[in-house]
Amino acid sequence: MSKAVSGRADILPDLGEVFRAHGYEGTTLALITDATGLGKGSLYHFFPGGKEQMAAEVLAHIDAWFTEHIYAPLRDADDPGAGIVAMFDAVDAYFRSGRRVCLVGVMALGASRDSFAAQVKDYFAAWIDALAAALRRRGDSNAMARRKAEQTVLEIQGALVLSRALDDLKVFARALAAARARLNEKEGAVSEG
Amino acid sequence: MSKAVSGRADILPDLGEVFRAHGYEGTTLALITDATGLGKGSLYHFFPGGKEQMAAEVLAHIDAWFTEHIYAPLRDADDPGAGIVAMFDAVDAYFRSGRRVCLVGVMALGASRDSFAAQVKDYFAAWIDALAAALRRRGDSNAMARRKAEQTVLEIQGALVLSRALDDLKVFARALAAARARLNEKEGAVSEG
DNA sequence: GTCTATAAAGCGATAGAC
DNA sequence: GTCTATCGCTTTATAGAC
Repeated sequence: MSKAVSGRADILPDLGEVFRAHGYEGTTLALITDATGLGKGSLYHFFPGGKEQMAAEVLAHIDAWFTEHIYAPLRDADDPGAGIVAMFDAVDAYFRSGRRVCLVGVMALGASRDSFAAQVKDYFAAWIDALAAALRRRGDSNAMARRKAEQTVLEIQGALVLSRALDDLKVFARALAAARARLNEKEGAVSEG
Repeated sequence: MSKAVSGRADILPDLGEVFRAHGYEGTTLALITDATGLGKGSLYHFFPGGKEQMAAEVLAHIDAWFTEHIYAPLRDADDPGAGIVAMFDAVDAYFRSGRRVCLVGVMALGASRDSFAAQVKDYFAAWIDALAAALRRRGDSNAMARRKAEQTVLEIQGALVLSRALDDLKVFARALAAARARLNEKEGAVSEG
């Protein structure tokens, strides 16, 4: 599919879909050309660092999206509960109810993790921090907030894996609904470890 | 590292570690030669179907291991609770407390899933079925058993992703302990979805 | 069964015309 | 900025000697 793009930032979403679908190693310049309509000349003009730079910028783009649409509301919303509700809605929309996979999770599992370890780590650490901050503001202790936040992010990742493995979107829907409900309970929603 | 191997079944574990570490697309015959000590001649003698056959046989080998060490005890142990305890011990040992990644999960996320979709699906479906059977035998309703089983498998996968992303084995340990404890509770351990 | 040699294709990346 | 042509290398896979 070819597409009229003007700036290089415009192609980052398309680029992201290619990496998402094929992984870092599985992504080739030919696939990127197919998805973006840009030849090698243009691609190397925009990204002199080649494939590695493309992936790094895609990860940065994703991180910026999550910061704006998920982490910031979790931290800054007047009502922390509203930030949490907004997070689940945004997660469901972003991952298309389980149709879309988490590129950062894919990178974390693959060998490419070594090259992007810092970005992968920061993404998940920031997510857990932001969610824990909201839970703390809502009344949880520091330790309890962190435990619940870690468990919630973990479940979202597991839901994406299992939903795709079983080819069953209902798995993702159930897991997201369960995590949402659990965060609305008052006590000990996440068992001791 | 070279290694004296006689039969082709002997190299499946080494082969599995290569796929685990590099993913399907990232695995090359050169890497396999390094890990097994076998040249292309031997590799194609054992696996005429090449890389795809190697991956398929590795997945079958993993499935056989889980069937014997995890699914069978869950289904057949006199005490279903003992089968569940044994499952968590085996999972912790198999994934080396989070150091090792789940190859089937890696395959599920990647583009290679298309080629191995049936094997990936069967692995997770069998796991959930076996765990649900144990929970049912222990007194849970059919629906509750299935919900808890799905949630538990999902959390193990999520723990592997997050533990590796954060490069923190304690994440895996906490998640496994929490899932273990939750299955020992009597009521509503998994929230409604 | 294992080796070396090699084929044929695809890879990331570069150069230079326009 | 985009194109074509091309380099140098790696890839999967095969052939044939031993």
